[in-house]
Amino acid sequence: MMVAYSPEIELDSVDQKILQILQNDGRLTNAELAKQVHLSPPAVHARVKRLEQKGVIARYVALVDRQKVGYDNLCFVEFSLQLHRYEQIQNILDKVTSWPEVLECHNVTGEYDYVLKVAVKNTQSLEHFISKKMIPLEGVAKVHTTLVLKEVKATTAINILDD
Amino acid sequence: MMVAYSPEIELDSVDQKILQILQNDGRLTNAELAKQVHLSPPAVHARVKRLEQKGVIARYVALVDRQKVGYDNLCFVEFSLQLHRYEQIQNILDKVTSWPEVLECHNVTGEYDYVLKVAVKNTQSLEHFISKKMIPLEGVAKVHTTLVLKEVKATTAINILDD
DNA sequence: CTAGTATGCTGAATATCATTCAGAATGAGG
DNA sequence: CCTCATTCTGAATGATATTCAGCATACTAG
Repeated sequence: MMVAYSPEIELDSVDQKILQILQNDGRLTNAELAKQVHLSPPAVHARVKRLEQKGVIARYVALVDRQKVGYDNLCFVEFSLQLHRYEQIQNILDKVTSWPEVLECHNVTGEYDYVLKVAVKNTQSLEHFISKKMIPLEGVAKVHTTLVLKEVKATTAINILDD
Repeated sequence: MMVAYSPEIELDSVDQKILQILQNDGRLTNAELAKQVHLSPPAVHARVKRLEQKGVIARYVALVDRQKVGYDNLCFVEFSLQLHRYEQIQNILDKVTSWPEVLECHNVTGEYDYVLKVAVKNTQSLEHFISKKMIPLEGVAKVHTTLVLKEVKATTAINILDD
């Protein structure tokens, strides 16, 4: 069965399986992938290239163990904007997204306007981030920080298969 | 200069550069990587293998464009536990982390005990997740959902280089 | 029903790349 | 100054991706 999610992109069950597998091992060899989906290597290769070209596979990345490189400290930083400063949004977002400690920035509903996922080395660097980077931002009203005590689950893989 | 973050793991500036590069392109060829860090392919290969073996590089993954596969809807679901149900924590976490729509689960400080990052297809599936999966969990007190209106930045790459 | 066309497959051939290895260079410690 | 450990390089090898010709299948139009 074909499933068209987004316009122009149809994924059959083999495509779905390929995505499911590559989301868990982005470096699996083409031959091994072919074996798992019961196709020949060239057939799988063509499908993977198509998925890359269509942007379904956005990119391949190596995931680094944060703790092993000293970025043990994860937190969520929420902030909202001053009502009369909405023309500065882009300016603020440009700055915020340029900071390497900011892994994610989401515009959200609720009490705050934005949520950041931030990785820092320790409490000192977090304090520095909040007081020297966040607070001085022109147009920011409230800032609220939530510390992550334990990362219970962390995956980048979304469920592609039909439910 | 050598930097020892975690015990037994030292990363020189070449290792750091390798990590920086592979975090942005996990499928870069060894030869190309070698060129970028000004070393021979075998030398780089040995370093990458060492980083993998030490667990600094945890894994390689393909990142899928959520919108292109119909999982447009991202949200944060916070919940806290009933005080007298703390013995059920593991039970709850086992269930929560087994659900494929839950990408992340963090134990956090603040008003709620846990924050989930959840990817669903649409409002219906979010409603289903909240009312049919979260609410029925024995021992869960409060549940609060924040919708992501726009993903402004999303990276998995942490800044390895010294600051 | 059938010719024509498009799509997607396979297996063999080729090209690219990872991986191994021997030997050379470098730096630290005695 | 010598020795050992580390890490490098370049050449050789092996594994893998990639290309291609030919074949099967399904769909379309007459």
